[in-house]
Amino acid sequence: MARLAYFQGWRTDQIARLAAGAKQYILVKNERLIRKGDLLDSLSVLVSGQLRLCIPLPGEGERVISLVGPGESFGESCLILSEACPFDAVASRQCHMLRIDKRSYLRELRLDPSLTENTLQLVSRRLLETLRDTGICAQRSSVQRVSCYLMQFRPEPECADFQVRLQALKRDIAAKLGLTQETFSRVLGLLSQQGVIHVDGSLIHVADARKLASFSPADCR
Amino acid sequence: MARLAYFQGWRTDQIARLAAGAKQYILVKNERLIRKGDLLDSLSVLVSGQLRLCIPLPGEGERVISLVGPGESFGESCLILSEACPFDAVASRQCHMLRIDKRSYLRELRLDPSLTENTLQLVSRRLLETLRDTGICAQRSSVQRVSCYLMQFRPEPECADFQVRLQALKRDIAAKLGLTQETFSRVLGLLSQQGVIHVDGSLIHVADARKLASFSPADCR
DNA sequence: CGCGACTTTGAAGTAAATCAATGGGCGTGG
DNA sequence: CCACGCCCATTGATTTACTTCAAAGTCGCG
Repeated sequence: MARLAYFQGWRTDQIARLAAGAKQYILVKNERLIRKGDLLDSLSVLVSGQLRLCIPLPGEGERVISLVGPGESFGESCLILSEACPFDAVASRQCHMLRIDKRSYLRELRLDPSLTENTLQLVSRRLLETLRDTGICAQRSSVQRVSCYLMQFRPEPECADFQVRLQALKRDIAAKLGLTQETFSRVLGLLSQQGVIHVDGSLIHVADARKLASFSPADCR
Repeated sequence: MARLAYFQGWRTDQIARLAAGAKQYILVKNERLIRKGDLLDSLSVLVSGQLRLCIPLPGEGERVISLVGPGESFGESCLILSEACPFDAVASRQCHMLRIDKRSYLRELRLDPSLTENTLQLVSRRLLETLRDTGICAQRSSVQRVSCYLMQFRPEPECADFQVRLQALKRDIAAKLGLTQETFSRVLGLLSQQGVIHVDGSLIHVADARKLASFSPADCR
């Protein structure tokens, strides 16, 4: 546990106590760990694999809120407020999970102000990420959304040329952008055709970041 | 200051120290307090009036993220992380504001763990609100979005009949739902026509909550 | 080598944006 | 007290971009 990114900043005795109320388990691909509206009794930390947090839409389909990778967690805000979970959590592939008892988690938090501080930063970061995603999805056209999405991976402003490795299926990326996979695919095709990007599977080479930026609002980083 | 909702849970000496680094001022209607990308050097608390937090879209238009009312604040997460503000803040009408120096704010937070805890709850609540809004905006049709929006004001599950006072201009509500004001107006007209709601200016009477719910996913509360 | 999952491509349909003009309410000023 | 003007909301006509449905194409893996 101590090796997981999530527990950087925790003392070993704290981790040890958490471990007492922790369980490990495996999720098979497409297994649904949490349903929207569930009351959580534990914090989930991902050891390996990937899962998506998403909002189910009426009649097949979903909107992806977040893609969770190894060392990341989710559910803090629900535990802190004892509120129902506002999203589904689904394994995008086989996952190795850690489930930490709510009571133990909240107790450690209460006992050590510096952990509360860390968590405050974590939740703040997540809020800002969510707001950024909102900004992307609010873009009117599909080209603008994809452009914004890619531009956020630009390593530094004014960098003209960079690569992006899509960290999930295109289907899921599309659902995160509020698009269908068909539309996403077409946009990538269009941008390729114009020579702005080159697509090779899940690897996207942004060849002309200036031009790509011209499709999206100035304030996209 | 001590009367403001925001400072419930603060001790008088803490408030007094904050007051030392605080300024009051007035915003006229449509005045833009913050632009997306600004670095904040203070926490803003609203004494009276209303302002909207929104993301500017290319070529006129914006997406409203949040409507801030008296006693509410914004900007905590940016201050905590020293990140650029991801939204504009615009006065929807004349506002009486309080601006609290960043350094003083963070110092009080650091000195009193219970304040950190309060703030953690505040930011968590805001994250969950934002996710709920994301869920609403992710709905495919305009009727579903409006239905979800109205349903969240249902005082209790299974309540068949209730009223909603729109707390902002319909234009701004529409922008919060990711719709144009025209579409929003049309949807309200449609629902009125079907006898599901009655609209009287900014007062909306939901006459048949069951039927309204049938337009939106089951998990909308 | 063949199957299943993911993606791409094509054609058609539709819902919402856009453009434009009218209508209504409120405050201001005559 | 009435009249004008402004802002907001509504209504209508048109356009367009995205979704949807369908099928073919790729890729990786057993």
